[in-house]
Amino acid sequence: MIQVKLPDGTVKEYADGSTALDVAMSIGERLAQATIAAEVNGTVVDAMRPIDELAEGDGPIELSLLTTRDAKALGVLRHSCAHVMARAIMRLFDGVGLAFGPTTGNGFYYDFDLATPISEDDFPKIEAEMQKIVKEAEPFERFSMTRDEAVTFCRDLNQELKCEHIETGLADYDSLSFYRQGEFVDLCRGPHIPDAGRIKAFKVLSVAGAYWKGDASNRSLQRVYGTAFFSKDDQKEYLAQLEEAKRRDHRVLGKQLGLFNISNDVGQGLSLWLPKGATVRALLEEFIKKELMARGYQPVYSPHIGRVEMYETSGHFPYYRESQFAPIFGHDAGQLVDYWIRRSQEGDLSTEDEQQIAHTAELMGCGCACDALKAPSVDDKVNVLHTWEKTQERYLLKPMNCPHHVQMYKSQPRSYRDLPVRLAEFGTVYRHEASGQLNGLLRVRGLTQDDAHLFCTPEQVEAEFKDTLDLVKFVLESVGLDDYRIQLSKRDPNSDKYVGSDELWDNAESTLRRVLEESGLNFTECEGEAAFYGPKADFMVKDCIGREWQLGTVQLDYNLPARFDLEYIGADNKPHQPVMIHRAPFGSMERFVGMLIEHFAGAFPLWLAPEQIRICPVTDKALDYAEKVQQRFRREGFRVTIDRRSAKVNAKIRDAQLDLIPYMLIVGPKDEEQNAVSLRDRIAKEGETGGTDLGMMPIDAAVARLKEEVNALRVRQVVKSQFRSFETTDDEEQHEY
RNA sequence: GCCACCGUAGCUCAGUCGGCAGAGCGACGCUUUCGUAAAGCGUAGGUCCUCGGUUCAAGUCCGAGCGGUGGCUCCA
Repeated sequence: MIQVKLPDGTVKEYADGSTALDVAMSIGERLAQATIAAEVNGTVVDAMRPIDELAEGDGPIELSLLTTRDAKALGVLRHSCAHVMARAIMRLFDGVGLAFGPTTGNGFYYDFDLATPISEDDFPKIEAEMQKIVKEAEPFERFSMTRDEAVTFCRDLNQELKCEHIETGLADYDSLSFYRQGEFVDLCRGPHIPDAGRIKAFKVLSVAGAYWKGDASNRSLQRVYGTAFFSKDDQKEYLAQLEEAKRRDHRVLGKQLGLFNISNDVGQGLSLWLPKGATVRALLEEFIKKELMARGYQPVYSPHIGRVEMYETSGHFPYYRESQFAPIFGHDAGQLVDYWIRRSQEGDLSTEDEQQIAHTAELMGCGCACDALKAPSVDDKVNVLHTWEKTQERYLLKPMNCPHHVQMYKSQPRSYRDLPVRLAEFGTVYRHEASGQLNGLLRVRGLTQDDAHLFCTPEQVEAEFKDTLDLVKFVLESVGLDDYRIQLSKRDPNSDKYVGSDELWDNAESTLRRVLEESGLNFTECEGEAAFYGPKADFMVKDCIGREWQLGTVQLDYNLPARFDLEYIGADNKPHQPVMIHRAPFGSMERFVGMLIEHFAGAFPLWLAPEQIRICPVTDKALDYAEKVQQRFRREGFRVTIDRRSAKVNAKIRDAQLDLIPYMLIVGPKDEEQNAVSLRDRIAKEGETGGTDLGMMPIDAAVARLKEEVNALRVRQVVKSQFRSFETTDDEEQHEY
């Protein structure tokens, strides 16, 4: 007999080998029907699995039944649905290799190694096959075998990737579990739903490429995404919310509201800020400039290009070469010589090709080409070419502002009394992001950071870091962005991409952690996400469909000061090295405004709205008075337009409402008589839709009311997205499947 | 960059089997002069992404390129 303790505290006895389903049945048949899985001693397991397999010690086994109402059960359902999809695809295609098939926040995917491309056109037949499997409602049966047996078993099934995974990823496990459903068998940790009939709604959503184990050097797989629910209504609701979420996409709203434009005629990833978008940006810049002045920052400006040597010193070049625009060479042959150097270093240049390159370089006026060709070794050749290169001018479109600011720090001797020095600039940088990464304003190739670099003594680091964190928080709060996550991005101790000693890194990381802890902010730590020069505290925000993006960042840097030999004279009259803090509260203006558009669903608060007020004359006869009202509001500093169409006032109101204008002024003869306006608020009263008629009031009263709202930077409404994406389980867990 | 899909009027989109290029909204004109979410009528607007191929004939079929979307990888 086994003792089972239920969540309400009661302890009952059951026969050995009883399953959660048996327990459910003993309580009631309807409960048994609703039971999807169980949680035994805190682990989610199959409802059909004997409970005593999971007993720990002598005490009663803690059991809670997971029914269709539990979020954890939904995860189990979706993973089982991934198996159903894989089974369907194996029936429809030959030679399907199975990789991983985990759940995600909103559904599941399964990766397949399959030569035939799966396209969206295949979805209906995949879904039809899945429907058959669901209808058959066969059970998921669990069984285990030893590692050796498992490898042989998978090899017999022609499941190479599973074999590889057993031998590498699962090397620590002696016994491995499999699940069988009809003819389909898969290495899988589980758990699963009792039978496929529990899947009441599912949909194959998309197909994409993915790399085996997430490594771009591995073979590429086809990843098919889908989702599943316990009821058709739930799925319908989810899909509707997803559609709704896409309507607040900043690219859609940016076009609709005339905020920005990205045109191929200008270039991929190069944004054009149209007047309305530029107004939002300018207001944000003005807002933060004021705050920076108050916090002791000094404005600086730097050019858009800088010598390559400077970025070699900083380490940005050639480390990030692949994601930078090619250098600008002062000499015609510069690019060619550069290419020659790289190919020589790679060692795959044929003699014939090299002679051709040398000849062309010579022709273009590169005096060293002959010498380089005659050099006895690759090193010597590269040396000759490098020496020549360095006598030529080479510029880089700046990928970061820090080297420029470092040079400003260096432009004069510094005393400890001068520190901290805080240099701030809206610095525009250019990065050659791979084309597949570009995404509206959220990922662009030319971006402006609200950047600043703080140079301080080691003793000042904590206070300065704390102040910058406070600044980022202040900035986000002022626009009502409270749904963010803070991530402490640390180095990956097993990687060599970072500069500086382990001691410096440990020191920097623990300083960041300490200040974050002291500030009482919630944060998670993440290895391998640091910048190459130092750890960061990143502020992460989700876009309309739940993808996470980094906005604000505060970075601690002991390395660039060393690389550039920065110093200040201390109280001891000896030189010391300052510490640098890089920080950008918005991150970039592009990404921040992009996120802000989605945050507000295009409906900016009054202080940020590009068009704050629209005057809607009741008839053309009221146009003259409308002009007078516009003049007055303009003089008071408002951005105000007049709808001059001869349409009915209802139509004008409707359009202003759809254009998300915060306030409308309805003006007609009645208003003119009393030197008044009729104010309409875009925001509806609680529980109503549409806007609110605030009634007729003297112009002065309307001006005062709106001025107060602007000056307070009031955020009256953030249209909450109905769409929620769920946290995904971490990778390690996913790969257990 | 990789995989899949997509590219038609300013916007959103339809276009069947290869056979005259379409709708709604917007813009413009005329009529209407209206008080809190859409007045009526009319007009203009096209390199069907680009280049090449197949064909009597290509928006439609084929190839290449450019661009976009979703995902992967990357992200100073």
